Amino acid sequence: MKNWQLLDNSTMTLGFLTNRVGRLMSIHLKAKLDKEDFDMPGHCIGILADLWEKDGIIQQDLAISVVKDKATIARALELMEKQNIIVRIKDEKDKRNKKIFLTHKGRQLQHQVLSHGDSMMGEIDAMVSKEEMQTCLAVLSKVYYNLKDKL
Amino acid sequence: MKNWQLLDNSTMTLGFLTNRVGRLMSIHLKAKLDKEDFDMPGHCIGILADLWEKDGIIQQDLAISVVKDKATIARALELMEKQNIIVRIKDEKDKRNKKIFLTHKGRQLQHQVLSHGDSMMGEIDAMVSKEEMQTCLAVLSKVYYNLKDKL
DNA sequence: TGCGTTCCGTTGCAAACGCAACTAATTTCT
DNA sequence: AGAAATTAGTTGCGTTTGCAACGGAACGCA
Repeated sequence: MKNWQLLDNSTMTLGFLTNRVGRLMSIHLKAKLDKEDFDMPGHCIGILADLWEKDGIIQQDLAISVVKDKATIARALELMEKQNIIVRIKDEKDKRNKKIFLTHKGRQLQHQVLSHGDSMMGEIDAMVSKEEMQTCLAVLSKVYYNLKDKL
Repeated sequence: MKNWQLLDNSTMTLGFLTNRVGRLMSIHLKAKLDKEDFDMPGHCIGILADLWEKDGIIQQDLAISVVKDKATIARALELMEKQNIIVRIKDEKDKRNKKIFLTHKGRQLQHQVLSHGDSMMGEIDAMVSKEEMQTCLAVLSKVYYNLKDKL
């Protein structure tokens, strides 16, 4: 339980914890979605998270934001386009770019995914206060934006 | 920057953030280790983190702790044994189990990895107070142990 | 204008992963 | 004690991933 405290290096601890918690939350979310018919591979959800905020983003920016290789993103988007979740439109201003837009179906998935997040939330904030969670998210955000810029 | 706040569901945000921060920290750590000669694949470091605390653990418990499939763990350990980082010793009390022990070389790697964590730490706690980091780690620990039990 | 550089997206390939099926060892139940 | 159920570890297979190499498009500077 507090074995983590034995590691005096909190950055190292943060690294291991975020990796494990990230995998755990993905597993739990996927399990909830599998109970319904959710016709999309789980590894695409991270991409959707970005599109829900900024529609029209290009693949390269998506790769940086999601922290995955641009090839991985390209293949995931190819899959999502086949399933009519997104469309890829060539930018006529700069023909190197492809802008990504959600379809109606893609926007509908947001409600479905977020509702499952709510149910997981219920289990979690029984043990963590709102202020603590807020602080945790703030710290993670700072680390996220800082390390992302240093790539 | 505060686009994350737009998502009113903080659990969902926590899920995406932990995944991304986890990947970012792995990438940065790996980059630092690559500059030296670190003769071990990066995906094994998460396993080492556990062994530094509890030597003699069996593979199955390692899989639960690291949040990876037991087959994945088995293959990683096979690799680590070939590189003389760990040894796998059959438990004579319960012959189904194999206990994992660090070799001298395995324990040496700890210092090397932790020192790089320190340097990453320097960059991070310039922007996050000790109390905030402590709160963040406490929240992640609670989520970790809670979700792990529900698998 | 032209050449070199940089940037975005795609493809090939090998590494890492999870799932399912299997073997062997132990525990549980009758 | 013996059969059934459970548990740990291994192996096969398809999926997901990152890295490197490539091609087309845009930019910079002479």
